[in-house]
Amino acid sequence: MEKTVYVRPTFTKLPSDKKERILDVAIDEFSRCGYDKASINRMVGRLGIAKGSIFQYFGSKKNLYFHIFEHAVALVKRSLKGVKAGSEGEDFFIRLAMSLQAGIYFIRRYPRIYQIYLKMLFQEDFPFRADLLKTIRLFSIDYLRPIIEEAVTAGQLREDLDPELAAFFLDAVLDRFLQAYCVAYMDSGLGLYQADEKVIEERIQDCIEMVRLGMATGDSPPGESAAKSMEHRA
Amino acid sequence: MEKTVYVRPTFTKLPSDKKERILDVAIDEFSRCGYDKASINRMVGRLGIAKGSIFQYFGSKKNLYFHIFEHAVALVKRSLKGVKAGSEGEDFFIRLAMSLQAGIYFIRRYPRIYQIYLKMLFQEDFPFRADLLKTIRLFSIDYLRPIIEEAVTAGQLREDLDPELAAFFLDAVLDRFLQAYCVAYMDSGLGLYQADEKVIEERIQDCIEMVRLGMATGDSPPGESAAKSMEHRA
DNA sequence: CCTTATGATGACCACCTGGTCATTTTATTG
DNA sequence: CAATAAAATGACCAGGTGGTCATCATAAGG
Repeated sequence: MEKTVYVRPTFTKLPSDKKERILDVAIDEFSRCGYDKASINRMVGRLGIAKGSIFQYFGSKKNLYFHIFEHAVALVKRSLKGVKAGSEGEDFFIRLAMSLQAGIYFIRRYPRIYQIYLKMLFQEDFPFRADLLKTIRLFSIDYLRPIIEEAVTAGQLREDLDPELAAFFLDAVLDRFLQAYCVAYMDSGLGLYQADEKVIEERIQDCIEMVRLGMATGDSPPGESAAKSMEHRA
Repeated sequence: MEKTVYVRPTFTKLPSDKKERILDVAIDEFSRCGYDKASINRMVGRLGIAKGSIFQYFGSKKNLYFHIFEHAVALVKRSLKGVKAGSEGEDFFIRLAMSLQAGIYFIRRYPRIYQIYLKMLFQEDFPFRADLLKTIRLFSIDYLRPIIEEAVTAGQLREDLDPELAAFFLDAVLDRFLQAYCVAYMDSGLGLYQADEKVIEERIQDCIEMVRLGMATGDSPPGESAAKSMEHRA
């Protein structure tokens, strides 16, 4: 997926402001409608250029989409690299919170990129969806796992923790957090949808705390609860 | 959404085997292609009936979809009711495991239903998606929350646990588990995709255990770790 | 200034979509 | 059996799609 070029020289030679305008409109269309319902006619209508030009630039709708996707992946990678470097040496749960916060920042800056990702997630019939997903899902494998393993050796996480399971688990929670932030009705009434900075920050802390400590009462394994008489509050 | 009828008497009067065949093909088409790409032409082709008949039965593509969706929601509700009743009185984490296991069973029995749900999840432009999602997302609100609250009063969960947060959290993990089971590349290398009963059962236990105990070492709150010298193994 | 190469254009193509409806077939009733 | 009601049919419609390409405009080079 890396080496392939989805763009023709005719497009490359274009003045960069025109290139940006074209990509901007295309990203907007794809993020709003998803791949299938996105319309080239509508794009060229908004751009005020001829339909043929788009095909001269990209060859096909698919190539246009892939070019944008590649661009998006590059942005994500850069963002992740930034957080990883910027949180080096910190406590694991701090790093986690920073990663989640960075996800929110990313979505705030590039709202339409995440939409494009979500819209293709479950369209299996999608051409090359497997490749695209593999590329994007490096998150949990390339990003989270090393951090987890470091934290285990640093004694911040249980010694017997299964890194793969932990990566899956965190990926689930973090991804859903982002989904809840930018898609309605995914927040189980937590009020995450398009929430402002303050709320997000609090909820991130709450979530991370839950990841840290789990849900069970402090003392009791599976069996009967011995915490009945513990009536301390606050 | 409950009272509305998406089906015309002409369809109701049909012999039930024909009705089932039609719904079966329609469910298949929708689950494979999603709403937009699903083709009425293809359905009637496979069914060997006239296109007009479908519109005589349902009036529109949307109605056909809604009828199926309603059917699906009923199935889910029934399944949930079953687990809830069948796990009454059990320990919270047992109930959790049973719920997740029931989700897997459900997907095994009705693989295409879950696909239909996934395919509409992030298509915001979808007509009435809000209503459909509200109906389906009752899971975390109507199903999980009462169970959580019971468990808090029973002393199985932290006293200071925020039920809304817990519901969100569990919904995230459980839903992702199901997604990983039936969609490729969502399992972060855990091997959940179309895994067999044995693997699933183990992984459910692992996940629930992680929900129970969290990830941190047993003793240390945020600050420095005091577990460095604890070199017990296994 | 003319020639040649390159880019922009939009009419046009085949194809497919959801939906309609006059017509025919089948079932019901007197 | 005839008359009527109900259901099945598929040709047909308008509208949209991604994609093509002959034609025209512009730029480059001699």
